[in-house]
Amino acid sequence: MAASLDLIFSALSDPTRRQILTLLLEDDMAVTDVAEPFEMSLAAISKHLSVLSNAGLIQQERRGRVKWCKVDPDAMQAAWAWMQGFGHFNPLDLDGLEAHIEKTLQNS
Amino acid sequence: MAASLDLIFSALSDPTRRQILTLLLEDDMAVTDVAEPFEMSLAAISKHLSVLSNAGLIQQERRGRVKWCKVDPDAMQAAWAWMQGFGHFNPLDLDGLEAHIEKTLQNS
DNA sequence: GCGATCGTCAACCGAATGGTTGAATATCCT
DNA sequence: AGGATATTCAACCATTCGGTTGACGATCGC
Repeated sequence: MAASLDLIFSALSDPTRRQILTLLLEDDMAVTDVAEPFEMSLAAISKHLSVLSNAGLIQQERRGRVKWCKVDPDAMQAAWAWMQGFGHFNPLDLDGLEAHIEKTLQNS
Repeated sequence: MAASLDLIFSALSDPTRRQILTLLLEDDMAVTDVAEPFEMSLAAISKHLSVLSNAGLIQQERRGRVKWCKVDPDAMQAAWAWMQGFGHFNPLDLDGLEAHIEKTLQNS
């Protein structure tokens, strides 16, 4: 379900939601567990999760009284594809970056 | 100047601003020319442009009474790099490409 | 100098956003 | 059955957002 770019970018614009996504990247989690590291109410996190779900960035599946959340990279890919039109972005190459910095420092 | 992901994603979440970016991708333009295709006031476009500029997505340079705007892909790369952590997105993905083309046509 | 053009500023407006709290619903456990 | 746990709902609040309009300061061309 490819949600609109409006919803995707808007969902990604909030730091709490981006942090939730990185959390979920490591492991699927229940709502309560997602909320644990944050200093805000459970209801607030629940809202953030439904924003993410609405944007297609996560999928939620209820098993019993627990609702499991997992990242769905498809929506992110849609946004990523849109951005591709603005340039050929190279994947982060930390080794290359380090080498470049070192070389730059040597030459200065 | 890499602006925060908050500002970048937030700027990209508005369809008018994304449309402005695709406009500027084809050619650098003055504020009035950017505003021409839109059915909203010049002041509104001026605000959108300053949001984009604030996010680092465009650069503006004043020459005389005309302010020229051009895309700056660096900020987009920052957002792109963040997303990169969520999967190895394939640039040859046809669905994404098709979506991008469709969007571009819609916005022109 | 004067009128036209370019762009921003300031004040305002309605709607959306991000948060709170307290009650409600549904499920699990014993 | 009854109590604890998981999650959402509903109402509310302050702030931000996207838009308008009208006035304003610069700058250009004649």
